[in-house]
Amino acid sequence: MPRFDLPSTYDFAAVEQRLYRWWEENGWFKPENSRNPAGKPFVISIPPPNVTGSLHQGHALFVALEDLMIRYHRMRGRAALWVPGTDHAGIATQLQVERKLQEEGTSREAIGRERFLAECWAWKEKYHGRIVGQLRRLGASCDWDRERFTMDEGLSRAVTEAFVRLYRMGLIYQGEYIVNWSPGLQTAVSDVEVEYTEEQGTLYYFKYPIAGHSLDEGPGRGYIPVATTRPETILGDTAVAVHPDDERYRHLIGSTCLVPILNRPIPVIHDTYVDRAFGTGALKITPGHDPNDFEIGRRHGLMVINIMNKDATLNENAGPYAGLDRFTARERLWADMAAAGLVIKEEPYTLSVPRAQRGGEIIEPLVSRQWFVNTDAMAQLALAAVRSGRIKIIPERFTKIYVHWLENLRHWCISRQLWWGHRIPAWYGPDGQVFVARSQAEAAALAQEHYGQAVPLEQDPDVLDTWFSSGLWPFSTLGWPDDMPDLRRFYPTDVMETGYDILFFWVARMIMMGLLFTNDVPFHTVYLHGLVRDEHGRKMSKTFNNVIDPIEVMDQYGTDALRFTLLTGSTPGNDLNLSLERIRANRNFANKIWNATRFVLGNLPDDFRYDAAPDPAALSWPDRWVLHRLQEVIENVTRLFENYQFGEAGRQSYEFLWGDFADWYIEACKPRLQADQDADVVRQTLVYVLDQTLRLLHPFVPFVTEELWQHLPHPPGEAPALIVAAWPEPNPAYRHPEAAAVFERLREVVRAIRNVRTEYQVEPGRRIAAVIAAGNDTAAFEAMAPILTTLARIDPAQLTFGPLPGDAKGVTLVVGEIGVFLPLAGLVDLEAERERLRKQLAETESRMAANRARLHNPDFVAKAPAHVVAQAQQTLAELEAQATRLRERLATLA
RNA sequence: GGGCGAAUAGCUCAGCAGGCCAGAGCGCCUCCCUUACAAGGAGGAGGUCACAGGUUCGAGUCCUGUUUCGCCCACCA
Repeated sequence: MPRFDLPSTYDFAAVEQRLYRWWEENGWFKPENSRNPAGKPFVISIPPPNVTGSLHQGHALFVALEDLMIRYHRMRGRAALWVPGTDHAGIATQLQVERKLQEEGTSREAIGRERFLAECWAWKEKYHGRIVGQLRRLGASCDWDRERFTMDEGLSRAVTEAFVRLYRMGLIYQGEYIVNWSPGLQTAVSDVEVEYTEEQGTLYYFKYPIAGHSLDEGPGRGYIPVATTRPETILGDTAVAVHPDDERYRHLIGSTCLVPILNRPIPVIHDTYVDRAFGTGALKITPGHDPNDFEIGRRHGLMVINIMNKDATLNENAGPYAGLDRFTARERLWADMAAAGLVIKEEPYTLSVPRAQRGGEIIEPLVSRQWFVNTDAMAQLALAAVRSGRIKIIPERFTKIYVHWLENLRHWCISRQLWWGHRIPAWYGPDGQVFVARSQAEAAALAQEHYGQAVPLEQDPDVLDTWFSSGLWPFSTLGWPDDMPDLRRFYPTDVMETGYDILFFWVARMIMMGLLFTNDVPFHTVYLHGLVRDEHGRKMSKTFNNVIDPIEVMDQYGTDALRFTLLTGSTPGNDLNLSLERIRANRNFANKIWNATRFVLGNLPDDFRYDAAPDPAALSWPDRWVLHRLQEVIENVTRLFENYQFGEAGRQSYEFLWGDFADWYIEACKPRLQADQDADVVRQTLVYVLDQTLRLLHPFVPFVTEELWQHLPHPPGEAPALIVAAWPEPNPAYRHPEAAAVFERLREVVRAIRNVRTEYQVEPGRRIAAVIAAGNDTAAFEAMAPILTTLARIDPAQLTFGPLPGDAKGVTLVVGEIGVFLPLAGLVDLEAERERLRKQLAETESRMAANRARLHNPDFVAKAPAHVVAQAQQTLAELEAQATRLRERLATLA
């Protein structure tokens, strides 16, 4: 085995790339090479990153979490499979490519569909390589041989198959409906792609003239007062609605109004949808440009007038305003209405403006022909799966949000007027007849059957919503619709880990599509993480200049530091504030692991052979203590992993490695090794505990742990690498609660002595004398004398065990029933010493009183669990012993 | 308008089996380059766990209400 040849600081840059390549070359990311290849699988489908940009902290977080789960289950012996891949990200990618074309002085329209798609593929090739490289950099242990892309051949086939099946089930239909139109993107978008922002706007009040009357006759006779936030839509009005019970207007129901400027006659109708208290209590109805009005229009059989072109300029239906942009038209029309005496007033008004999730342009609701998925039945399936517990959402509170969304789900608009994406598999005959088919040939055959002869067909120009293909991801990546071995073996997957922000976009749709197409849930657990923000909780953005680039962080502090920070800083479903300070602190943690290992390795003789775990019969107090603590940590960490409380699992491992193993166990080993006192057991325990701890830490900080584990000696037959080594199991033989308690008391005594040394400003190097009255622990403390003298800097020649001297000048420390006397002659002021002891006594007595009160309470004794009562009794006894000692000492000093 | 989350040390946060004196990192104070580590070690200061009630033998933890901040959903022109 290599010995003590490690540099004194951990150089992650020299390790990470080499280890990653080594793991991958050995095939350890593949489920076929797990310790138990035929065993139960554990599967995660990666949330496929877009091929548009580069890595951000959101990616880093999901990789850290998913790799953590994969590595944990791999070590636990599951056939772990993490399926990687990337998403074509329709709109996002198309926008990027268009921007690039614009910079080159050309455009999508100028180069045409074919060339544009070639540009998109070139873009994809470039950015795919980059993003995948970055995922590797994060240590993602995915099976790259199974990598997929949403537009690769197989997945495209899956998309077509899904579309055709849905269509033939009658769940996909084409229709003229009001949709969210993005004039900038020139496409329809679905409801979830619209974001509403509060903005300052204006509420415009005006007069709707009544046919056959004069405006002078006033409200309710000459005109109906109406308020709107979008005056230009007046040009598309096809009715004015009032509430049927509204005394102000009910007599007007059935009469006719005239659209301002255009003078087009429209009816006055009644509908209970109208809120009498809002605005003027009368509502203009524009079925062509408002979703609510569209519904009302349907109820009343109103005409739909479309006044807008696809680029948000007004069309010929807008009369004199045709050709104007929507906002220009708004101003013109309003000015003209003012001139015509139709304007009442303008009021400032806060409105909620619909904007495109991509691009941020104001969405115009307008009527157009689109493809929709009828999600009614699928939503019921998806609801049942979660309600029944077949799918569990973590944290649980998102269940309610999920349920509410599905219960109110409207049909899903899936067609996009883009070029980059899956082309809709629908072809049109010369008369517009539609043929949905898996291929042009199949469509041609259908058409021939329909028309009785071969006819030219034209494919639908639209592509599918990018989330349509994402919805198939967990099974399409495993080979669906074919009956592939991977699909049989690895589906359903286990955990879907992703951000809560795409619960609706993606998770709900995967569940719906999965249940419909595979008759099974796509995964049994949904783990939702939050957003990564800056250290003060602000969103990371270039304008704030607060973006923490994961690549730069990894360059500076290493991958492990970043991963550990993300993992211990996050709790399920909650946002996480990331700070460089914390990453730096965790870089130091990696270094701590490194140096603790250096110490262990440096103390192993060249001929050291590590055959098995240390013999429980040969252990001394510190060994029993550290092994006992290790058992607790193994149990806690494992339990926390199973409960998805990864952050706490990481923190406990950290605390153990640093606070217990390094700070106390290693320090306690030094004098024993130096004195060659049970050195064999010490070495074995050091190696064993370190080995076990590296295993616990590996899912969090895979690189430094693997590197060090390779340097540790192992028994014959051990796994070739930590990544495929076994997860620790608690060993009852190492349970030593009593022995552990003895060492804990020794720690307290050492701390008390160190404390008083600082308080009295004893020079750090000076060895002092001490008398220790250790009661029942005397034998143990005598055995640990070298540890005590080293850690507390006591002169071994001047350490005695026995009763405290009656009247000597010095400091007395009382730790439970243990007393320590330090003859710090010349340093101690007698009065100050009395004061210190009195203060401690007062504190002790007050705690005694609290404990007595509890124990005297019959309800407590009767109802509290036995171990809690026993604990209270023991605490009280210790406090009493402490108080007795304190009083004795005070009496001596009096 | 509905729903959800957060409120704990100067800052950022843990504390999700209700049970010893409430923890961490960073920052701050004192001291130390002791042969694993100064990216370190030792000691220390600092908290009415937002507020008010309630349940319980016992509440930072469970329940109700209030306040402040944040988020999500919703068709009020």
